[in-house]
Amino acid sequence: MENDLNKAQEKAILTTEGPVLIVAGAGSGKTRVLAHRISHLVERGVRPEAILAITFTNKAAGEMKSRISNLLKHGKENLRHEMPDSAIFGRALPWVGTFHSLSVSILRETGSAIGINKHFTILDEDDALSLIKEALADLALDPKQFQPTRLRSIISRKKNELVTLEQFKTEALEYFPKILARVWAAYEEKTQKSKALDFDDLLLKTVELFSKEPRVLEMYQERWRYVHVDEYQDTNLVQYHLTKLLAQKYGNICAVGDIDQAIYSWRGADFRNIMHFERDWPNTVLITLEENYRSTQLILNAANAVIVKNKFRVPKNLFSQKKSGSKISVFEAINEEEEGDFIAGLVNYLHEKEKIPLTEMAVLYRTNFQSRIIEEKMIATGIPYQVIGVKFYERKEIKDTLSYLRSALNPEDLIALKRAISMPPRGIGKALIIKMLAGGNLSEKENKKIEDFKKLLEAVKKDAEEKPASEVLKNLIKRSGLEDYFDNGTDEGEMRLANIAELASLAKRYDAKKAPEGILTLLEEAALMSDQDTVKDENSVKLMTVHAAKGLEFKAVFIAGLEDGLFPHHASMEEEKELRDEEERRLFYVALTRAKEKVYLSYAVFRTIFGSRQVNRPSNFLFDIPDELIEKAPEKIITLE
DNA sequence: TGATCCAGTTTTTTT
DNA sequence: AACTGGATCA
Repeated sequence: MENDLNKAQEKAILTTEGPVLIVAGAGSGKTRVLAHRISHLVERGVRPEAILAITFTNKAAGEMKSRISNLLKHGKENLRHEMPDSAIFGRALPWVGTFHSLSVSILRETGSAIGINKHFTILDEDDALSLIKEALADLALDPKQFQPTRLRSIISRKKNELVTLEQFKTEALEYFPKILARVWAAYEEKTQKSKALDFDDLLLKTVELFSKEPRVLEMYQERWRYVHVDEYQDTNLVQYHLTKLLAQKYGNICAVGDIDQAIYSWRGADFRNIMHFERDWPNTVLITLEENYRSTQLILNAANAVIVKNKFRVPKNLFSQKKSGSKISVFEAINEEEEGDFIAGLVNYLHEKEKIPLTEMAVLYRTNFQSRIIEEKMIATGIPYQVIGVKFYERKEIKDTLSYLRSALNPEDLIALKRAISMPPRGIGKALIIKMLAGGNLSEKENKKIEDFKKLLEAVKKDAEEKPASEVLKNLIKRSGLEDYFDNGTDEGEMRLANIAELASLAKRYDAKKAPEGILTLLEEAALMSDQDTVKDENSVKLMTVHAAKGLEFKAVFIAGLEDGLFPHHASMEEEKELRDEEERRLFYVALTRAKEKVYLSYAVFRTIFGSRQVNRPSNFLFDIPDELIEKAPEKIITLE
């Protein structure tokens, strides 16, 4: 065992049998502990394939995998480093991934037992919303009266609460629930017709599979005898059941989490799952990691002072060996412009004068719209930056391109078909699509148009089954007419074309896979990509929401927009105000604990929202931090001599 | 069918 | 202030 582990960490690594709950404070080295624990299991003779680890993002999964394989390669107790790489990589690694990717692989493997098509496609939020809109249109309901996003989010919440459509129907007695039940039913029908599953279905169907087919469940229980779940405080009811089912037989479950960092309740996550762990799993060994290896003690003091105000928590006090450190800077800006100038100016200063690499700095904010002005100021100052949150795979032109692949490989995916057929425009409009799907009589002209499109899809399919992924895409871009369509001389067209070209080059990552696995993997990863998975490993400052920053760390962290109403956010706070208030505070706690050395807080007195100017008071969170930990940021923006 | 224009809405966080 | 969706017209 390495000697630079503390007592608690060591215990977490060595307690391999039975239920273990690791309460891991921010920056307490939990990723490291998990990786060591897993490699320790392997060193004790457990087959790697018998270990399962569920992470919050694909990025975290990737890091976990590489840490584990490094540990196995360089482990002290064995002399593997003298073995060729192939001896290490030739052997299987533990299965590491997110709940969603785990569900996908289970459903592809054994989902047919409950009637799931092996080649189902995954609906992203956009696709799901389109189906809701279609459903509304079919039912002749007014989308203004019944907002599609609202209906979609209620359906999603119900699914996460394990409420089935049938159950909901019987409970729906009043006007609105009855309408909702009809929309839900229509949505469900459309999803099934396309052989598709939405994000919630992925998890839900896996639980259904396990409940209805005990033998399938048992197979997975036998396969994964050691189950690990990270970020357990942010699991929802379905994920909770999934975990429980998988680990039930052998009881080797290791959950890692921190109530203070629970920030996804609005998405159905329930931190009571972690609070009830010891009740669910008798004889749980509880381990608390309180030593923080990330931040200075001063930053932790501030963070502790903030979080201690929460009622729903288990007391915990983070401490660090890094005793000295800079105070937390607070800057009052007159408006968001000045705030942006302050941030960009200081990033520049820290980079040039204090030699802090740009990759070690991040600007965090509560809501995405705040990124625009900061982005502008970064451009004006000439600082390389990356905004996390504008997802590459969600861009229209990328979705259009991918829809050809989806449609070619799964002809029943109507959502993709409709997308592909109308982009670029080829004289096939709404009316003709309906006629075609209904099998009506077509004129010669119409028939030709449709036959041409079918031939195109067949060519794409043939490509996908024979050629490397990047080549499939290159051909597709030409043959579909997308290239000609976007090559129209406008800046926008140029940008979209560049994005599509980028997609083809990204696809090279999958070229090594045998066709059509490469394309299939590309489609799958595109659908399950998280914000963090898009973080580029380049020399740039990262701009992102606090949610997106979960699990990350930086030397210097800017937290912008600390205004009452914005952070804490007051929108739709009327229900369960106290709970939401506490979640906002946890969010601020997460933001503070991302920082290793420096924290800069800022707020604007005037802020323009919806094109109108608002006057804001500073956030109450600012007053939760003891005065002696705070200093005023310089009035004038630091200029370089 | 598809481009263009106008009105109305949006911004909480996302796998 | 920007983006969307719907209506209108070629």
